[in-house]
Amino acid sequence: MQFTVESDCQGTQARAGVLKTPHGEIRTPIFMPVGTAGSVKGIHARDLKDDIKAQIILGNTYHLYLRPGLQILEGAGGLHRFNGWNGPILTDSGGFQVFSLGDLRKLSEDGVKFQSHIDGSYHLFTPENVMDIQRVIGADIIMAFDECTPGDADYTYAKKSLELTQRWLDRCVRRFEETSPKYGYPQTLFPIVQGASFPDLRKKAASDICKYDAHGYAIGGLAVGEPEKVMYEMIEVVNSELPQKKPRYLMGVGTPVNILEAIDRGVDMFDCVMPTRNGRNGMLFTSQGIINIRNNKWANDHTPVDPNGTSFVDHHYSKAYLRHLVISNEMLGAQIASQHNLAFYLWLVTEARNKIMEGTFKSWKHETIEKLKIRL
RNA sequence: GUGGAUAUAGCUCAGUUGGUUAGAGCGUCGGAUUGUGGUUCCGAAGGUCGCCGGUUCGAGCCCGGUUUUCCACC
Repeated sequence: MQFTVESDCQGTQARAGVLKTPHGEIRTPIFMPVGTAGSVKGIHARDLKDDIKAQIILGNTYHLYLRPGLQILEGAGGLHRFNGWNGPILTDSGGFQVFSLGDLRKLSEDGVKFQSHIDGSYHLFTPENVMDIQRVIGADIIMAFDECTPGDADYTYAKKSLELTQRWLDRCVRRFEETSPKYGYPQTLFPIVQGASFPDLRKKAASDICKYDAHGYAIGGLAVGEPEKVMYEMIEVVNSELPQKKPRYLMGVGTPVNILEAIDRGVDMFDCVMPTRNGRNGMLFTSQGIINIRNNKWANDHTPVDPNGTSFVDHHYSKAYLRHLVISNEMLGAQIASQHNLAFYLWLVTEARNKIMEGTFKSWKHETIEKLKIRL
């Protein structure tokens, strides 16, 4: 895996780069659609590639392990073959589920015992078997097993949690190095910086993590309840420590505005469920502002979903029709909204990349953010 | 025409032996959602309880009349 920074931009930490993976090149900054259970909900691989222009998608270790399970994934020859997406894939380790499934897991030094949300059965996830599982899934980029610390954690807990994540990282790296990829192409492991909302913890975590010569580094445990200002501050602290020449992945973030602000602070990679989840609930992100398509005011608006949009759905369907579908809980409504939002997110990061290369990112960011905040 | 039933929020309906500011679901309006336990969650607006009169300290509820709709019979 190789990362090249192609262009810096004056007055900002933003950079444009290219990340080479076994399944293709990724031009950064990039947004990665989330496909937790091996599917970006409601979106075909063809639309993901040709219409949305996704360059890499996510999968999730915890969810894929529970369903369909390792035997089937290995039988298929890995997730790429199984789900028909032959571009790059990144898998999250299940660390976020340590946070989001707080009531269904027990944390210990060894790992996390989850109670399956599907059938109630118990499963122990350790740094070691999480590496093994991700070998079976076969993602190009795999993530270290961490504890995603809640945003409101106090200092004592945050420090303890960070130290656990750091010990787990050692174990992840050791196991990763002891094992080999299963499908004839290399995988790479990204460590994750934690430290909650405390600059000193974040700074130390970022600096400590540099001892691993990874192909990329992730910033985790943000957008989990802390104020946005704090999130931006943490990104700045961490990125001041992380190596310039490696990609930086801000996990789980965020709104279009969050993404532009983080790009400005030197982040290269993003993922978030927002375009798909919020899309399913009727929220559309556009270059002109945010639309709640459920609102009655669109009932008779027969203009295109997004006249400035890059997706097929933006021009082929009207707002009135999309509203009807979403309100009627027709599955096509969720599909169109997801496809629109993902295409918009990909447009946003591609445009950011172009502006970085042109050297006009900063002013473009300011103008764009003003529009993105508007509620139509 | 006779008999019976019915009438409560935009819609479909609850509402105890009469007892404080009459509820629900859906719809409407607004908000939330950040490494996906989400056909999700939260909030708001909206009713002179068909109308008129009576009984009662007090009526959505009891009584009389009237109107509406439905059913049965002639």
